[in-house]
Amino acid sequence: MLSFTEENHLKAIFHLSIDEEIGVSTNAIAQNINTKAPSVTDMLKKLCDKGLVTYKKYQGAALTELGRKTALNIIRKHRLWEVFLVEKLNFNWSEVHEVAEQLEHIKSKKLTNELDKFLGYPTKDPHGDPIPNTAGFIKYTKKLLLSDLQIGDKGTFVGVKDSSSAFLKFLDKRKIALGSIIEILHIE
Amino acid sequence: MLSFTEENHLKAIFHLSIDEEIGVSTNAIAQNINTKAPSVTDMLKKLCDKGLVTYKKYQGAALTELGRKTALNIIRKHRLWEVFLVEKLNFNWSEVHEVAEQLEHIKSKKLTNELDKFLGYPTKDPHGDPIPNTAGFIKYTKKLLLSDLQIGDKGTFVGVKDSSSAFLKFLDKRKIALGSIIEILHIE
DNA sequence: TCAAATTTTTAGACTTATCTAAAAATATTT
DNA sequence: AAATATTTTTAGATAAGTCTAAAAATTTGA
Repeated sequence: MLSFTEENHLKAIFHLSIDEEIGVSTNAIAQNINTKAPSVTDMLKKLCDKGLVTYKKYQGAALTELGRKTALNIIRKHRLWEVFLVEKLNFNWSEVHEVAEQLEHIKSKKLTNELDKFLGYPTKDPHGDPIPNTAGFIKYTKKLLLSDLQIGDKGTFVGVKDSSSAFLKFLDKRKIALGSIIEILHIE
Repeated sequence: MLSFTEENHLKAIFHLSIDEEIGVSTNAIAQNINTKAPSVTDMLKKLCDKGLVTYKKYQGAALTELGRKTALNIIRKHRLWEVFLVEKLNFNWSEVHEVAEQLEHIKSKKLTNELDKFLGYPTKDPHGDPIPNTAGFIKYTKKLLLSDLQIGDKGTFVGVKDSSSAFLKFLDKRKIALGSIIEILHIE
């Protein structure tokens, strides 16, 4: 049974290794989960012993297949809870993270799978990020910037990178909200 | 911010002090939360320092008003989650406890109150135990044994004390299920 | 009431997760 | 390529929670 701290390290390594060829650095992990480098070094040794991470001194860390599965399961739970909070409990998009950080550590396979069913097997969380399935399979969807699209392109609006009020007003004026299916008709 | 361990001690003291005049004994607490007496002694000192418990060496412990409110808030969360698990996620009555033991420690007032609203402000958990409100007020309902009722008595069937299969069959045969409103017509 | 049994506390050890400061290794830059 | 800067690890300390064994206090009961 993994501790919260162990789970948080796995999650951090997962997020930091998106298209990274080399190992994730100790400092990067420390920064990501708000701790200090020596704590991370200790944890990497432990996770290595447990077969969740490959780690060699001064070379950074990477997830093993088991570690990856484990990380994806935590992310699955995090994102399912986010959907629950927004869709059923009137949370805002921006309030969910802190609570989901707690809920993601609840250990019960039945809970996760029943929650998934209850929510109608959602494929994306409220931020537009994909929800991994039980097997740890994740369906990536390319996220493109509105500004990079061409006339004729179609897609679903899943999030904002630029949250300036000017841009949010721009979206509002055109009735573009989260989940809107959009097609580029002309470029302004 | 209280740790899980601190919260579990408060809950244990609460449950063990139902109509207890004297302080709750160290051993009773230890047994209740599956730990050893010396650990409990240490924790009682700490909770006493924090103003959640009154404790004098060799005299057992009792909750202060603050401790009681805190314990009731944890129990509120526990019971709301139990309702959620049974009513929305197809858990059996008997499976909910372990998961609710985890969920009760999630810290978010908004989460608890929105969950309460989402569930339609239930007053009892699936075991028939009352759910405290935000203020820590709990509406006790006397629970009577079926065998102590008289002809003409009315009530709601909220749980079983005797879970022998013979008794469960007895209930089944008469279509008495959890939540059934019953009236004693004759005594067998 | 006082000796025996029980309960509770103290003392000391161990584990996990943290940190700071200093040493070691790696990277950078001139 | 040598000196400097950065990163990472080691060493050692601290805090929380746990345990066992032994000492102290309380309770029981003869």
